[in-house]
Amino acid sequence: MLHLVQQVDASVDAPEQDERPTLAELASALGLRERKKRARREQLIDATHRLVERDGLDAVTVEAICEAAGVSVRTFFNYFESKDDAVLGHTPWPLASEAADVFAAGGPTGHLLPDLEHLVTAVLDDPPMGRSRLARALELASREPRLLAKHLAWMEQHKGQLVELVERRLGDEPGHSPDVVAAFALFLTHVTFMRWDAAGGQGRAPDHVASVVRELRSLLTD
Amino acid sequence: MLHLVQQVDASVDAPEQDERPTLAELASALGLRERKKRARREQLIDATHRLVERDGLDAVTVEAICEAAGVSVRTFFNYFESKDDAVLGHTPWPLASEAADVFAAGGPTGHLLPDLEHLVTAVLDDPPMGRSRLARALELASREPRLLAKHLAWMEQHKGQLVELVERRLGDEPGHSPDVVAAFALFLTHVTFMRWDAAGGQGRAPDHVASVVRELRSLLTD
DNA sequence: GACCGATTTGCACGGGGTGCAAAGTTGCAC
DNA sequence: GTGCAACTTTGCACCCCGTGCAAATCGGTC
Repeated sequence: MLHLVQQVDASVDAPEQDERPTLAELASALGLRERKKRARREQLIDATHRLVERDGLDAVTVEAICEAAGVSVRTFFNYFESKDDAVLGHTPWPLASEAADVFAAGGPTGHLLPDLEHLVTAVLDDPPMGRSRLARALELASREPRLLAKHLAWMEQHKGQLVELVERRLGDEPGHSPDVVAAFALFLTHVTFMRWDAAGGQGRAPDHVASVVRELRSLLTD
Repeated sequence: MLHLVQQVDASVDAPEQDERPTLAELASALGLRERKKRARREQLIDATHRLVERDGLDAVTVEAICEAAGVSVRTFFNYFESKDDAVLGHTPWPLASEAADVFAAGGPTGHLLPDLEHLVTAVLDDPPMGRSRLARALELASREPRLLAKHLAWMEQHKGQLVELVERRLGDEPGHSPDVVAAFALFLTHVTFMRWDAAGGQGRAPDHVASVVRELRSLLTD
């Protein structure tokens, strides 16, 4: 089977050191089916990254990616809706998390801005994939306008949920318009992401939240 | 010629009342060639809007649009790079305007935030097409995620120029990081645009800038 | 090993988008 | 108005993206 060869190849080529579980128990507890599925997904993302980095998004065909990953084209589209999605590796956002509930309930500090920072931090701290893969995805996205578009659209897609969350938090007597607060939260997330990427994708993304907020505050109140 | 019939058709169907020049002199000064070109472009945008409004973006084929506009498919792609672009009618941004120079030079008030407001106002006041067409484009964009993505990407594309502009303004001793200021300007533009659209696309878009800034300030400093 | 459900694959197809060269228009000079 | 140069439109061939469908293959289980 070519698959196994390619699989090994991929993990050697781009070792991820930050899979949270790391326990062999979990790996086997998941079952071969699930493990294979995840492996294929990462394998496809890695192959896509490698080729796009080398040749550019438009010069890479899905066929080429599949050839590199040892998978049929049809299978590729079982995993991703489009070629672009394979670069970004987008996954539903964990907006329904514990941190979200805390925020909606008025916590953790009781002040809107710091609590927004906490929320953004929590979201950024729960990345949809390994850091190095994520960094590569953002790296490519900031080069290829079409990818950046997809990324922004993906964030914007969650705006509805975010507005809802803010409305829960603000209650009947807003004082702020939920639209603007939600848009600001997305903005904050985006800028922080870009900062993290510009800093080489090292360390935790949320480390940049505070400095971005500080800059914005001074801009708004100089 | 079917073209002429369709052309009349289009202008009756969607009368634009805010073409700035309006002078017959200018129209003829432009020459038949240029006038025809612009007419076709608007004709295609209008046909696209009509069909997409009725059937949705994905259900409308370029072929159908061209049939409705009385133009060959190949010609469509002489005017727009993609079907999506025909909805949005994007055009290079007038960032190299007088207002931009004033901003870069430190004016008009000498305070960064108000001057940013002026800049955004100037940009929003110089729309790439008639107001009603623009409103329809934004309307559709806020419904179709893919279009919103394109729109955001289009704005993001100008970030480079904007950063440069901010750098000119701030000089050697920034005090603010140009990246964040530029990103903020884009954000402000976007939110204001959405406000304007949500308000029905009536009146001048820049009328909403001040209130958005006020809200953001109170959010950042409560 | 035999069965069920999940996954992969090949195939056919429609639509988006481009390069090219032929045909048609426009602008201009005489 | 004739003729020419520049520009635009068009048809055509072509490649790639993405999907529906049904057959084959694989994983888990008894």
